[in-house]
Amino acid sequence: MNLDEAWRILQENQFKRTKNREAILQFFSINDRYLTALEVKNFMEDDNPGISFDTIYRNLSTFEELGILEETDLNGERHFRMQCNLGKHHHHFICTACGKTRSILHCPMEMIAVNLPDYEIEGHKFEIYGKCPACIPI
Amino acid sequence: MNLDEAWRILQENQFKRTKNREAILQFFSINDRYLTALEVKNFMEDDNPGISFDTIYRNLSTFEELGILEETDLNGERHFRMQCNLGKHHHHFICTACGKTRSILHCPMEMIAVNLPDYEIEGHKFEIYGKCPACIPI
DNA sequence: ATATGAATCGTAATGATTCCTGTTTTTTGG
DNA sequence: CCAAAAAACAGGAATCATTACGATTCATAT
Repeated sequence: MNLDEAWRILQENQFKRTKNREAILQFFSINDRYLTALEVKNFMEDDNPGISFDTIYRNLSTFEELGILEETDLNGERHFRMQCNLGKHHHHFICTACGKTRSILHCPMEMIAVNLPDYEIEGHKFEIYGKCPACIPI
Repeated sequence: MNLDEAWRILQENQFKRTKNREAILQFFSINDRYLTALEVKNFMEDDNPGISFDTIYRNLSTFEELGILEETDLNGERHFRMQCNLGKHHHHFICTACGKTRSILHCPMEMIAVNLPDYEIEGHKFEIYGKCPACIPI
């Protein structure tokens, strides 16, 4: 997902172009990993010292609903990252040191769903945690 | 995991047999699903109105570390359930209505790990959410 | 039965997230 | 360009889950 695409989606849904949204989207576009609301706030305070969590969470939720951001819970905290535009369903390896992710294209769900007739599947979560090559101590 | 086995593990690790621990373990042994600290507290207050969250969380964490309970985050809240004694690694389908679970024996990790050489895998989470047959409206 | 450390209680503190209200900003149309 | 309406925002209070802490009680080995 790039900035132009994000703004197109926002515009299509009648969301206004504000400084705060520009800052949030810019932050995610230059950080290809899961980020917390606090990290977003710290970044935004450079330009807007009075930014409130209300604004940040409201926009993060909006972006997630529009498919601009992806969200996941890590250690009980909400984390967000720019939506990957792989064009297909996928999962992530998440580095526990630097937070960077690596896409996992293989999804095991079809194989699993076969064994769950009579169940109504609403969703699933598949994440792998560890250290990426750059973060493994020599 | 049954009560005897849980007490054996606790004893082996020099943990004392207290009323609170008995109540907590009993609650999990009769509820085969993921439960929150609050649900545990509500149950325990029948016998012990003054039970504190400190006691509950401390014991839940202890039980988890000893492998007596399994833990997962659902909607940013810690949930616990009695450790399944299937003898082998597995995952869960979790009903979003009643909380009951169904074990998924197939684990996709071996297949995935092959595609992640140079990565140091520490863990993974694979959960499926939906409605179990009993909770699907007719 | 008693000593000792573990476990607990009661409550306060914390941290993430949400809610509320009045104000500001963006957009739109005259 | 200017004004009105709606959306977005700031600031702070409130909430919720969880953790921390000092004082007290309890479990168990001797």
